[in-house]
Amino acid sequence: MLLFNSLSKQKEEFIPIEKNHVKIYVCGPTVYDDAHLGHARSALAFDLLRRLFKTDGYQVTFVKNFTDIDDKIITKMTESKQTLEEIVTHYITRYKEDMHALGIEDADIEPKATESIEDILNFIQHLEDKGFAYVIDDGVYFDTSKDKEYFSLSGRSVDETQNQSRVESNSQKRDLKDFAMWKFSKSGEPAYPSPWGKGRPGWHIECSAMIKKHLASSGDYQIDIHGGGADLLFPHHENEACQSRCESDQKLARYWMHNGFVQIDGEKMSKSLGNSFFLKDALQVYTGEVLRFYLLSSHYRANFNFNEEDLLASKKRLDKLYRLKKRIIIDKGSSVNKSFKAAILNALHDDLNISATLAVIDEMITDANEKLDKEPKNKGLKKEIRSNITFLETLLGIGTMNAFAYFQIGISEAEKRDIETLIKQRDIAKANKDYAQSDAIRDTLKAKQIQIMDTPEGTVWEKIQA
RNA sequence: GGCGAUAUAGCCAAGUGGCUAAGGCAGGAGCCUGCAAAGCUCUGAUCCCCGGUUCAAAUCCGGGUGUCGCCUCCA
Repeated sequence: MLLFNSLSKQKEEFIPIEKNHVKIYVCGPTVYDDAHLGHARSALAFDLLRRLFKTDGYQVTFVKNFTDIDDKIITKMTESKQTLEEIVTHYITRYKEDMHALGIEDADIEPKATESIEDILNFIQHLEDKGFAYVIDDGVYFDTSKDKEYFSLSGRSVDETQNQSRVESNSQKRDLKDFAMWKFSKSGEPAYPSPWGKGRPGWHIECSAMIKKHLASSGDYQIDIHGGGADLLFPHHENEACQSRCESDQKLARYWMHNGFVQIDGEKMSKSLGNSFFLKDALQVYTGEVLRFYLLSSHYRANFNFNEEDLLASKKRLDKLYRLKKRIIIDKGSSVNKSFKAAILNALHDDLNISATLAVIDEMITDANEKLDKEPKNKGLKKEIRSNITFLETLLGIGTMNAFAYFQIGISEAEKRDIETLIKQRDIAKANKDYAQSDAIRDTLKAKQIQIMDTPEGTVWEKIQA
């Protein structure tokens, strides 16, 4: 398998630290607000990676943290008059609900910063003992000048950040790029005791400490893959890598993977621009699977320009899979077509080439439809198609619904009865060759966004979504 | 200001030196159908511009232009 490593800026063959075992750590959200499309994109990228490794037979240990103590959460506390506990519990629950709706499973381990304070403090202590830390008025800082390999991940040069940053240097920091590992608390802020004074962890330290606690191997590298959004490459991941390298004399991760951003109308989606698109809002309009398929349908490293037109085009592509599924109502499959499976895996093994993967799927669908047109009763054929779809369900998390239910989402039971009644009336009219009447009924249904289709098995219907 | 991505048909999007440049959506024609829908078949691109390397470039190199991102909390 080839993976694009942000460290080397090229695709590299994946070689696990431990045979048949992959250790992945992905930076999770700071839980101070509902999850947006960007969170989903990142989660989906690594969900796909995780599923692929499992399909390949690896044991996967997948860790995703929740940052549950942070300046933004404190701001939220002030605004909402809620406790830290109330806020983070609420948003962690909400995050998981939204992710589950997209077919994203929980990580194997989901550490929280506030539950890792002891590990964080030990980590800082060790760095101080080794001479990498210094204390100033507002916290304990990492002295980046002591790390010769600083910038090795992001590929920046020392010079370029000097006096170029838009951030004003506030403090007694020895160097602009030094960063806080522990922030002293002001009165009223949540605080934990520490050898240096009451406070809270800096942003970067939790990941380093959690990886050490939950995943670290003992060799050259602590873990196989470290992932997150492209924005985290610098400074977040640079700082994590730096801390862990200096603390342990090991490298943090062998492969660094960064997903591209979701844009709305060509602009970055962000809080500060006020164009955040929350998953909960998108899920009001589209099913989780439709959103999953859409957000998964372009390469994880490319920026993703979210818009409704493309989403509907993507949904039509997913519809084709479900229409095929409707044609092969059958209990059990046989086995996946070998060349189909190989083509899918071959595409995904090339740094998750999802476009090539989807092309293989579309070709399978066309081929299957063609064969079913010729041999509608061929059971062996249906079993193989069934197996092929099951393979996709597990690997990609798509096609998992009942094929009829998929096309009838949002229709109440009462509406369904009405539709069925009209269809029966139309069947009678058709039998009597009263086509004026049967067409009138079809038009009535169409006006209600219901498309009917006559098949050898009888008349079926779908909700039109466009 | 510094750094880094990216530019492929109306739209989305693969493809990194060599047969006719994947696939999907939209559009057009046909088959099927009482008519539709679905499905199937057929149908579309000198790959941003200019130079260069090469027998051969969308693909490599140089320059230009556009778009986007990072350097600040961010997925």
